[in-house]
Amino acid sequence: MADAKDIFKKILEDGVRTIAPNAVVDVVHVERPKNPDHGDLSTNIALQLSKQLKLKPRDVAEKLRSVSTAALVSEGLTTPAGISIAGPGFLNIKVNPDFKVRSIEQALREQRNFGRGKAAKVEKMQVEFVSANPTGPLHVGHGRQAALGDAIARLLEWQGHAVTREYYYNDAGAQIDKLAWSVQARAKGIEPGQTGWPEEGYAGEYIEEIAKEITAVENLDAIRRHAVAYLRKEQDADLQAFGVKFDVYVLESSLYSEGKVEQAVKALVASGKTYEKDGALWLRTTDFGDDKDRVVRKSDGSYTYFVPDVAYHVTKWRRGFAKVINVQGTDHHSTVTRVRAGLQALALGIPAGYPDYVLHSLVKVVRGGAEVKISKRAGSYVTLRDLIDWVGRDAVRFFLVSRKADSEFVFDVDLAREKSLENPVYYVQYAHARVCSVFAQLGDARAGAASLERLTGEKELALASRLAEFPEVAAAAAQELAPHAVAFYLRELAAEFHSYYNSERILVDDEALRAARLALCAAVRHALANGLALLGVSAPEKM
RNA sequence: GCGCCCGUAGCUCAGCGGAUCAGAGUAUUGGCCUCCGAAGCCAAGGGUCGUGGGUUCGAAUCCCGCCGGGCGCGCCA
Repeated sequence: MADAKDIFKKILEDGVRTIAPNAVVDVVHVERPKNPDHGDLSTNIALQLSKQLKLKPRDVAEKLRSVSTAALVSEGLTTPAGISIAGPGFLNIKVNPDFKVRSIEQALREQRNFGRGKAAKVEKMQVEFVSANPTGPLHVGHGRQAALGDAIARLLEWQGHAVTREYYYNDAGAQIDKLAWSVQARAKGIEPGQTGWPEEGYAGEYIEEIAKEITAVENLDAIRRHAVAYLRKEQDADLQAFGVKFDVYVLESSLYSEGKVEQAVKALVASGKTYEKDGALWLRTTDFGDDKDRVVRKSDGSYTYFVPDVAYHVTKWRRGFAKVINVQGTDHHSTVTRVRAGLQALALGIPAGYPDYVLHSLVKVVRGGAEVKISKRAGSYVTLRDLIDWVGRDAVRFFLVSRKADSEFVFDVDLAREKSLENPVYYVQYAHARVCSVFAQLGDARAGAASLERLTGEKELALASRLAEFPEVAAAAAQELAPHAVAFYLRELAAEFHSYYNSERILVDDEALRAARLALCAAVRHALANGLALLGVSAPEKM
């Protein structure tokens, strides 16, 4: 069922074609004005057309009104009196109450699927995120990636796509060697900074824990395997505590062992885009927008990380992912151009913008008014586990996802710990619990058949209208890869519910009215629960 | 120096394919529980949207310069 906004839009588009068959209009913008004096739906199309038609905006609006009124009324959307022209030429309409209330019926019918989108074409998509190397516990930046990546995956699934969550890590590089040396040194009783401690070794407490389990101090290979396994297990446990699961793990070493790296190099050479210089093999990435060309094979014969990166993305393409989203910190932004350039050089028919990236700024953790930079366990950084321990999984998830990815984010631990008014997570969850408690109080009393036309109050109609926005908010958030839009929507929905709840009694004696109000409450509950689920946050029935 | 991102209320941040876009939360102040959960509601004060230009009938939003902040600029990953 198309909602009021879509219908309004379509009628306007027809209207534009009638009054101005030759006008060039990309889209008719319809918005929901914040100011109720401006009606429920509004468009500025007359202002946009006025120049092309060489008419005053208000005159254009008049024409549009005269050709559209019949359709708007016959669709039941509004009444002739509900259509107005305001300001410089806005066309505003007031939506009929019985139309507003349709979102309630929809929510009650669809329940857990309320808000779900129906993609025109179901596509295979992949979100790669976290992808931390097993050299230490996950830090807060990984936490932001986990929260973002999982929410984005959920949003895409919600639109009907087949989404794979993938984790890529390097289990064999120089960083891993450093890890092994650090553990070995520790096992020999050498402390960070002392003679014999590896340069840029890992100094966190976890190194000591791993070292304690080491028996054969001289077997570096065994130490490496043990340390990697240990940290992988710890990272998995952290992610599990965070409620994030992955479908596929890819090891960088497998790209070498399966010959994918060799193949990529051969293909790059075959593309004619490479050249030899200073004993190294270079790729002309500048042909694809990079600042400078990149080394493919170093003069010592080994490959730069750039090659496995490209080889890895070729496998993504070959596995049939039409859309691939990589969630990373902004410190990786230089790889965006590089990876895309590498893929373009191969001329495999991969689109120029493949893969997509969502880059997030780093998270600053503040506690007690001061920045927290270290943790005992990891040494030089705050861990995701720290955050979960301090404020709980739901608060961490909601906080980390409630800001635009590219804005720097100050995570105020004290604020997130606050189980009260200042904490937006509890605000939304509380609204959900409140609805549930109303139903809990109902006991044996039957809700009865709902006659939604009994909902006539300004606040309940506003709430119903807000409900109708949920599907489009979710769709837009998926389109923009921007879960924060859902977080903001949920706060607004919760606020309107709290406001309504305080002004009207739900369980009134009038049975029909009570049933109608309960229907509204149940619908709100579905929107809150579904929205929270999109962010990976629980919707408790009691708090 | 070059590239990308960011600069909106005391604080944390939405809005940024132009108009109906000066917003939310928090903090401050004052109200609301004999009544479905006060983890809530209602109200007030608070901003030249970093700055200077430009485009436009109209700019927080688009373009350019400048200032301030973040990140990147390895034959490291």
